[in-house]
Amino acid sequence: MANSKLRVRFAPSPTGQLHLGGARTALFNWLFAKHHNGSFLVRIEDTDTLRSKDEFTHQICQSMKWLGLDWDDELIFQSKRTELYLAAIQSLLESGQAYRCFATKDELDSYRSMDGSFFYPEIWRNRSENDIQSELDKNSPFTIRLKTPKEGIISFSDEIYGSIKVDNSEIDDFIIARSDGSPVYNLVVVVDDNDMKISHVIRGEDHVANTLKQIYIYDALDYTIPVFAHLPMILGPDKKRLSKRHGATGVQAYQALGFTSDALLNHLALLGWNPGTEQDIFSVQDLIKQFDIKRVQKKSAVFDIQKLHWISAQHIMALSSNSIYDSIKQLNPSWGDSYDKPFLLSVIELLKQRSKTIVDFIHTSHYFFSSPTQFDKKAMRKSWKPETTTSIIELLIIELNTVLEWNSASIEKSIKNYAEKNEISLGKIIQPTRLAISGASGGPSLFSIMELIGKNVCISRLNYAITHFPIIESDKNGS
RNA sequence: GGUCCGUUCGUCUAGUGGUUAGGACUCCAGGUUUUCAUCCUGGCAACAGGAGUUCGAUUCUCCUACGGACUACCA
Repeated sequence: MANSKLRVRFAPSPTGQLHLGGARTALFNWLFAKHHNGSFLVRIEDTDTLRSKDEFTHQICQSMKWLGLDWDDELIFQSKRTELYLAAIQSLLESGQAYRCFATKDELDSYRSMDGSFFYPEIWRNRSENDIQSELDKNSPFTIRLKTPKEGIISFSDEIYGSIKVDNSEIDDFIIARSDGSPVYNLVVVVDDNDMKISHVIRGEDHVANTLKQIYIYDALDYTIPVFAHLPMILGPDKKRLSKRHGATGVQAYQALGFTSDALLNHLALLGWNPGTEQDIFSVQDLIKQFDIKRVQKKSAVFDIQKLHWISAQHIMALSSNSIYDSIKQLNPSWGDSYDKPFLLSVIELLKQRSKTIVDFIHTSHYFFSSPTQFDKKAMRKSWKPETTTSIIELLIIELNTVLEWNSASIEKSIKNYAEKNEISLGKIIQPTRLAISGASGGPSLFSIMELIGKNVCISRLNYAITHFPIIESDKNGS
């Protein structure tokens, strides 16, 4: 039965594109919601007017759609909800749980450098009405700070980390409204999560300190405190938090690299979570069915591109040629343009087992569409001996010309017959033929390639090789 | 500096008061294959260190070390 009360949200700030860490946070929220039949909302945290950009909001949404992380309801923009925050701040001020602080930034800096502490010296925490009024009369700018408790401890129970406790004295009277009156992150988040009736706040581990502060606000505003779950970080190979320094970190980059969204999701899910079985390839449905926030790791995980490649290859092998076709076309609409779909599906079928990404199909399929222009030099030197190979291939062409029904079985039969008849080892025929036809030393079954590209094309490529290969070879020697 | 969090093969991880500490990726060696890839078989490789509790600790406790996060009128 639907659990209509369970509501989670993903709250990116549009100051950059969706990166891997954000994508995983979104994924875990989404999986949690789907698993429990709850709601998954997206809120754009654009209160930093300087750094927030619409184009990033757009990019983030695009990436989420590509990943298939669909959200419920309309997008919520914090920048459009200012009255809500201002009302909360006002009530905090009126109830005496927040106060005006007229200290300037420079003033605070000098305090901090004086005693080397990082704390707010509480200079305006307990001022007389007169002091405050006189600054107000002077029109002095002020921030608004939360009057936080200083005795005892604050604690909460995290779904992943367990109980987290900190001394109240450790936490500053932090700012909830800037001197221009605008509300600050910690306040805004609490007001929104409350207003949106968020039941579970699932976010990165970098937020645990914020959670403590936010709990003060929940208490001061008399809101119900949601359940918190903090996700471990995703690290780069240097064990530092994943960032631009590590190169491709945006979801879009992985899309461009040719990973399918399911493969990326699979890998992201395994970064910090596993079902306790030995399964490592998951469909999205598998993930939804098996996801359990209690099994999320406490330890941060290093992102491993090699494993992603392997997972991707596994997904591709399991995919239908038709859906691979769609993915290729999405990435490169002009791929195999002048060929009909059944032909392209056959190409995909042949390449499927040796492709780790969608771009691999694009990169390794040229010779199905046009004659190779590049030939593997090393392979040529190894398998094309002008003295013997040329005549072998000449005779092979004659042999192939007699093949009436052009399919891989008959081609194979014909070539094997020819080899046997003339006591030539198969390799001496097949390797140069493969090189002439595909330009490479490896690839799918030669007979299948030949069937697909057709008799005439095969023979013309072989003819080209006979006349050009020795020259190419001597060119190479000469240079 | 302070606070919080973490520490099992290089990486992702399973796991238990008594196990030959399991799997996956990578890498290496074989096999299969016309080639490449797949696939199969095998191999390398880990409980950060020190105390304590205990008959027995990788597992429980404490300390140390190391790593990370946070410590803004950013979010």
